[in-house]
Amino acid sequence: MSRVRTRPTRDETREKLFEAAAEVFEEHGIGAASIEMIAVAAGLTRGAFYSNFDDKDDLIIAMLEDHVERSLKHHRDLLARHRNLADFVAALRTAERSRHDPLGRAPLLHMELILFAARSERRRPELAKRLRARRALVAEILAGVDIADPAWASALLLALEDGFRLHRLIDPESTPADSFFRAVGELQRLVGIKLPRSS
Amino acid sequence: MSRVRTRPTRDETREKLFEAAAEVFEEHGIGAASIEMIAVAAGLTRGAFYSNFDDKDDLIIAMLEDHVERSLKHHRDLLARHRNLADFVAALRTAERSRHDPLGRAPLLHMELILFAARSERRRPELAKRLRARRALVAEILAGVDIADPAWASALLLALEDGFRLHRLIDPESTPADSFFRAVGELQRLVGIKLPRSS
DNA sequence: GCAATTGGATACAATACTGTATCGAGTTGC
DNA sequence: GCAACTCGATACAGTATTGTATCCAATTGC
Repeated sequence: MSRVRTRPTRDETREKLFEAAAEVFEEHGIGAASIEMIAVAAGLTRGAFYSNFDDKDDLIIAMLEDHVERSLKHHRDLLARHRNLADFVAALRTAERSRHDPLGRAPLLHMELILFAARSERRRPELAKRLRARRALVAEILAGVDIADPAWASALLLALEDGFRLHRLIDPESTPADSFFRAVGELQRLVGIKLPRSS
Repeated sequence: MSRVRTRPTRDETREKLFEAAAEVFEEHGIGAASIEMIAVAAGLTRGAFYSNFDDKDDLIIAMLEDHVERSLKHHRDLLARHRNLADFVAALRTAERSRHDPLGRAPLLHMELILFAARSERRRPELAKRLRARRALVAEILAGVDIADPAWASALLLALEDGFRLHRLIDPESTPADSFFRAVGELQRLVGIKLPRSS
């Protein structure tokens, strides 16, 4: 075997295409993105693309699976490290949305993906899985707290979070970045949560 | 002048194109929609389209303006008719999201439009205007109620609403249609709102 | 009513995009 | 170290999409 690898591995190429696709989708939207744009953004040609994926749909589904997998893992780690509400909220606040996951970074892309998934019965379950995992995580944390229905509270919190994220997309000026956390703080006070001892 | 009009007016044609575009965008997404698709869906040819709009961007901006205008009007009417919280929530629950506005109907299209607007500095203000109007409306209603910061509560409520709407797109099974209203009811109880006399 | 104008259809040229087939350099198995 | 294989580049054919130019019927002004 040669000392230095001159040809990139398959995984490296796929990763490059993921990254490039994320950028292009973020900027132009999924529908308006052409295979060529993605390939060029990755510093490759369409040949490389078609050698790795059947078509745009195939690429996105692969991205989605990859994203959901990482996301679940990320959530499990987070749960393992912060087993109470205060810690968890603090962790969320600083969490730089898993920088290693191209799909986890950009809110625009995130929404784009949701629309893409929502449009097809076939690919929706993948994102639904992730939504349920997020809810389960929050519910699990909420379970250690004196609250009536953790599952429902969890769904509510995540809706609130994504809602603010959406509004921030539309009008950042009028919706500050910490809106969600402010709301969480107030809700906490409102229901008079007694935080469990910190780990 | 002839008794029966055989050629449609300009406004009729534009309206038909709006409707058709809304359908096509809803189904395929803005980026993936071609001018031809839209024209055909409207029962016209591309000639008619180009006679009315410069390009897709121009069409969407016109739709957006039209939508925002109707939306503001709709909100003003709603406010005039239901001047207290209970009435307003009830009205919202039944409001068939202004059936005359192609953009007001479909949640997928709604999100699609948000992404489109968010992507361009130039067209974002139009949607931001609408978001602020929605908030102002709710805040105004909330003002008649014993609540600390109506503006903020209003932003929170709308974030919650749109968040649930988003999650319903991803996973309708696990997020019932009345999630938002359930949440509103619980929040009402939580803050112990005293409803003002009904109108 | 008739001339000027308008609105949409049709025809056309140019470009963009897709997907396949083929080639050659790089890599791996033995 | 060589034969088989793999991966990405290049070339190509077919199709889709765009935008313009032109034409004709419907409408409007006078």
